[in-house]
Amino acid sequence: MTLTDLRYLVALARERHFGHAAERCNVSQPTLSVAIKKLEDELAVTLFERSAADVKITDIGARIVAQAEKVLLEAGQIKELATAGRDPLSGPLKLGVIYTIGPYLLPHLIPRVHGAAPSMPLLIQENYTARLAESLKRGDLDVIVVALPFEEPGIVTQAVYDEPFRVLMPAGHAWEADAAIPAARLAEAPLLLLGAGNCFRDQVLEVCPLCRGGEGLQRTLEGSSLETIRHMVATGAGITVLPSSAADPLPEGNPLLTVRPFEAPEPFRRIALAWRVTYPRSGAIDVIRAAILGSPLQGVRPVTR
Amino acid sequence: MTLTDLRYLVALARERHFGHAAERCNVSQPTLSVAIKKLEDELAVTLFERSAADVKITDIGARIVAQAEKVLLEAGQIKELATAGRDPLSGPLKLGVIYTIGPYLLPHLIPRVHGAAPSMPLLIQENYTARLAESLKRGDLDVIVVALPFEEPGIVTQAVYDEPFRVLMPAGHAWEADAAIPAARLAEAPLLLLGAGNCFRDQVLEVCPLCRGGEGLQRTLEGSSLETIRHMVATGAGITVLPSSAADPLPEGNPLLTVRPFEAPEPFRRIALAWRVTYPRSGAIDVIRAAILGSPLQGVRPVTR
DNA sequence: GGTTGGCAATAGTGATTAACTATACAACGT
DNA sequence: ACGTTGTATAGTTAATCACTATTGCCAACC
Repeated sequence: MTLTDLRYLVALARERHFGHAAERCNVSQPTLSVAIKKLEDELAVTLFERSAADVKITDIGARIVAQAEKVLLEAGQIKELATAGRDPLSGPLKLGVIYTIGPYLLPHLIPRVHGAAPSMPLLIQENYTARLAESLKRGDLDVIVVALPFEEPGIVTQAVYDEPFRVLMPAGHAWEADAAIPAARLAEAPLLLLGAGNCFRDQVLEVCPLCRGGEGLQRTLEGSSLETIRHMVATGAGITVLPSSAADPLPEGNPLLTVRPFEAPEPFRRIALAWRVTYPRSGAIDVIRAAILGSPLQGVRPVTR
Repeated sequence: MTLTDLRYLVALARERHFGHAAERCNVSQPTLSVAIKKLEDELAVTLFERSAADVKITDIGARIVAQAEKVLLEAGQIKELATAGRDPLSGPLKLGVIYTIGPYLLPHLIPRVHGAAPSMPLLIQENYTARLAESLKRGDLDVIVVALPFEEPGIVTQAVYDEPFRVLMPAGHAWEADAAIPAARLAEAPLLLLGAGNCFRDQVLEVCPLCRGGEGLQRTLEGSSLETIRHMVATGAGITVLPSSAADPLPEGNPLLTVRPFEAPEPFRRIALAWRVTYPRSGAIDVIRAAILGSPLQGVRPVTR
């Protein structure tokens, strides 16, 4: 029993004439005859009474035809679904973002994606890189925004932008006089850091060779989010390092804080998109990338590769 | 897209492993691989993300699988219907009976059919032979009970029983003294006949050669049914001829009527079943025939052929 | 009563498809 | 680097599907 057979069946039920039904199905009369006979043999029931005068459908035949029509209808829905789902910009996209990007990127990203792909709602999760990677590999996420380096088997990455680091200090801090801060000087001050697990924490520690030793860390305090740390800095608890997208937008609005760039070579992080090599909706990823690059993130430099 | 393809599709969706899914479908892994790929090409969507680690279903793939399951379910219903309908004794049987048999046969027939084929309800129509023949050919009826001769293209008949004719007269009638009535004598009395269209009317007229001429009919009156005529006879309006099944059951219960057989050769009518040659439920017809023969119809002789 | 005409069934053939086995290829993990 | 696991591809065979041509069957018609 094939879908073609069922199509022949309903055509014959409608036309009550093998020749006409065959014509309507664009096949020859014997083709349809044989197919119907095959169906009858397979089901072991007589579906039609053939006589010279006309073709009559049997009682059981009528019921089976009705069911066949239902099958064909449902099968047609498959094509409909496929057509509707063919557009990579249709259907929800599960997006993961690390904690140190989400709050600054998403407010810009979401309306842009919605504008570019109105029928692609975003399902967003913020988490640590490691957790995002897990979800991505499991298929719980489709695309993630993370900082490089990021290497996972089966996962491809595409750098999107570079983002310089900034030094954030309380207003009136001694370093306020300097236009740019040398990275090594971070070791001198109580440095507020994110908790373990945040990749940005490690990146900051990379910046200052002196901080890297175990003793250096004795001078640091830990906060749970960049926002928390910013508040702590404002109260004079210490200084910190922020990515420019988190640091630059605020000094105007906050008299308690001062932001300074690093001296060259400016430390920075490279932000990338990552997805499974097998992920088929590359068009959706393009939209995300374009939306990120279109977002007004302070101080970032697009990576044109 | 075939039903087989859809079976492969749902198997893969369940197993998430080409090899296992293929095994479950009793085909080789390449067979299933190719089928899925063919489906994806045909629908122009990616249904699964293949990677070394595992097989992930895409968003659209999941929706299509759900729909495929629905299709397969409905298709399975077709087989169910066929199995249920395979029994010729299941499903209603449309039975036609001529007016001069119905009232005497049906009360016996119906419980017997119901006993032999409980899931075969009878849809019964009483009518003239000509009308029954029309309905039978159109397919509005499946089987009819008629008197022979009955010849129609595409229709086969099977004699079931012979039924002798009886003379019905008012109690105290002059012929009451005779044990049997010669057919020719019918011309002497006012003969009550059914209206035109009833085959039994014509059969009665055949019995008596003298009645056949135009003049003979002047002695007749017409009634609308055998029961009506019987009442008319009881009032002394004339005599009539009845089939034995209509005549024999009653004399005990009705002191106003007398029944006498004909002299040999006893006139009789041959009752038969008729159906379209193409009608597939021969088992149902056998049941009807058996039920008729099992009915206690007075005076009838089964036709064993 | 033979004949004709319409229609479905069958025969026979070719093309397509679906299945197999064997093997290549890709990606991880040791 | 190599082995393992798992999917894709190649190549072949068998089955199926669809075609044309023809037969067979009724019923209708002359």
